[in-house]
Amino acid sequence: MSRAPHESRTKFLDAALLVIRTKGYEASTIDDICAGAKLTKGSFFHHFAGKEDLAIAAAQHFAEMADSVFSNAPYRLLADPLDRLLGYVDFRKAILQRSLPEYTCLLGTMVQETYETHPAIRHACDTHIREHATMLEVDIAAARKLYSLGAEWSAASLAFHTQAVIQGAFILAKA
Amino acid sequence: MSRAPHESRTKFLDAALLVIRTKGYEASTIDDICAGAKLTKGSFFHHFAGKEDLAIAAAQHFAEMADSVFSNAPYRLLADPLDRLLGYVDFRKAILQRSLPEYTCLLGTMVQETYETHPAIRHACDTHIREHATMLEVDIAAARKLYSLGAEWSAASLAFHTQAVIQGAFILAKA
DNA sequence: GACAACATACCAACCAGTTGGTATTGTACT
DNA sequence: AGTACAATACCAACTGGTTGGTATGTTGTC
Repeated sequence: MSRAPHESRTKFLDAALLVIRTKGYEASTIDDICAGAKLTKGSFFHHFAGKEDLAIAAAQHFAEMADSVFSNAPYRLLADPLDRLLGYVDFRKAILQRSLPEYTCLLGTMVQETYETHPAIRHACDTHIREHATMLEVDIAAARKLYSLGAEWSAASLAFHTQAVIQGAFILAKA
Repeated sequence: MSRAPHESRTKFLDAALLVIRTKGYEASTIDDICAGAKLTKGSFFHHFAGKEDLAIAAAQHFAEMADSVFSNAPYRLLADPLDRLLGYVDFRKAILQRSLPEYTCLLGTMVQETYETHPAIRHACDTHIREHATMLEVDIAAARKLYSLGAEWSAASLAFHTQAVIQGAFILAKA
């Protein structure tokens, strides 16, 4: 948790994002990521304790990037919470124009492979997915209050459902 | 495509289902699967050309098992197609009582890791997911005709949406 | 010169796939 | 039925290449 996130460290994380999102966690070798970052293993092990450490750091890096992208998206400025929700969906649709490894979710990809074998990674993915869902949940709760909708569903459950649809869509897109 | 699917071959496939669904494709070693099937590598390479061949065979094996489970489920006997659809959802909910590697979808798990690196596996997963979706699509189309619903959505798109929700739910469950 | 940042060379463990051989089963002929 | 032969099913030991990780530098900067 150093205050100055060194440039090389960021290079490793960016490379990890790309490689892991295309090949998955286990198939991604440290050498792959070094090659992607155009640095060597010596440097890698200077910045990270090991592969698992990198994965957790990459998960956080991904979450921070995603958070900043969605926080700064134009739709965020809309006053009505329902408009913000619809804006969220439209925004996600717009992102889909890019290539698969660019819009795919690192967290969903990694947790599939590691949920049993690497509890620490699983936990990190879980935390960050929840964070993102909470962002949605706030708007959903506000929209429901504003339009005084019935209570057949909870804001939290709809937020999770939204995430499920997105994650599932990524899988179908890959297939 | 031998006429007699030898018992040992089935043992390997069953072991592969369990191991791959818990650890993912890349992390599953051939030795793991041999241990699970209580057979040796020699036998393995007698029945399969290699790891990729096993994966494709396992995908088909999984699809066949799933197909038989859903085809023989009691809800299939319902006359109304809408009832069958609701029955499908209830049936899926019932399956969720079991442990994660028992209800998780092998196809979704594998395609995540292999969509770029192993086109043959990707293709097999794609085919079998589509097959399953088609089963749903038939009922959806029939239900829509019976209740003469509007055309804002197509039967195929709703079928795919259903699969997306299910696949996504598996990911969230793992996290 | 001390320390962070990076590089090179290396190692032990592991893993997909091979080899060479042994049971087991089927089958053809007498 | 019983023997000879062949194909199938299976096994234990090995191999060559890969991978995560380490040991040992070298360079730049305060």
